[in-house]
Amino acid sequence: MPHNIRTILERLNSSEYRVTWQRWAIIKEIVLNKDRQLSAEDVYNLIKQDYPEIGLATIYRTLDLLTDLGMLQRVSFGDGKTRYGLADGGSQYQNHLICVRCGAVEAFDEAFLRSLEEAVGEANQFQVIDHEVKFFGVCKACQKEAPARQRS
Amino acid sequence: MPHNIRTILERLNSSEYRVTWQRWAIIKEIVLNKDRQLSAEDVYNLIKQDYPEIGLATIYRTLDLLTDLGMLQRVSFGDGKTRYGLADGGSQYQNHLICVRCGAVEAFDEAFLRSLEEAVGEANQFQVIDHEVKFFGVCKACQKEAPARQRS
DNA sequence: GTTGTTGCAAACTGTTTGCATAGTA
DNA sequence: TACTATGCAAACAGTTTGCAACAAC
Repeated sequence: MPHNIRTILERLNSSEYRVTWQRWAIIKEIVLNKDRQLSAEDVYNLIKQDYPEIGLATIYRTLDLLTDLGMLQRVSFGDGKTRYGLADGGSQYQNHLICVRCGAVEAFDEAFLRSLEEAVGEANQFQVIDHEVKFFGVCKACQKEAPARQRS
Repeated sequence: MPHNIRTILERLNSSEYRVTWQRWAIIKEIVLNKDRQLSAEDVYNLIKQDYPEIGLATIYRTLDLLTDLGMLQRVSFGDGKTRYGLADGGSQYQNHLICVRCGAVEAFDEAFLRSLEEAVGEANQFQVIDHEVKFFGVCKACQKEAPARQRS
């Protein structure tokens, strides 16, 4: 279920919503940076390079819209900013390795989580719909720079 | 490694920091509500009942201090507020089941996660220090109220 | 007495909203 | 044309900070 620019615009088009160049530009940046999870301001700055007239409020409104339509999903890393990534059917973008040294964020495959989700749901009589898993630690690059210590 | 009021105050006392009634009160509320994860404002409102003179800024400063000292840890549920819970050695309070209907939050045992942490760390050459796992879904109580549907 | 801590108010940051204007279908 | 979407500025919510008064050790 690949989410490219075309599929998203088609879906927008077939709804009651309109396709504007602003929405096009926002979707473009999200797709081009699908490995990164952009914040509203990230998107704003990227687009302003080419179209200085765009407004921050438009970014927020469009990001909300695309999230409501199920094309994006919100992620937060606890830094006070909401970030957005392609929803992409499954939720592989909800699984993160976050480096506590350099702040790098990478995704990991969620195959690991299938059985966990089931086991936890059963044990707690909780009907699981979605998950969000973050592992904090030291990434490969930072491990090389200095011997790793436990959190100070 | 139980964190009760006494141990925390002792640790504060043996540091360069001072023990004030404000800090005492804040720690008391956190410990009394250790099953709940309070936000700064939650703590503020609780304490104001008994001591209306306390200031919100003090709450924030103390919560930051206790977090830096490793006694508390920050948690966020994506609602824009930072919440705090006892760090308590391990991190069982970082595992949450969040009901998307009523907003209830409960913790689940982390025994499930030990092997997952190892496997993911190894597969990605990432040295895991801590984790934060959230399952979103429908809690037992809400399942009774109405037949469960997928997220609308 | 010295130095850390507090309350208050002002400042900040990320996000939302009202409104007149502009653009899409 | 009809109605949605935009940009701007003001409004908001949560959090941080400067500072003079105050309290712990």
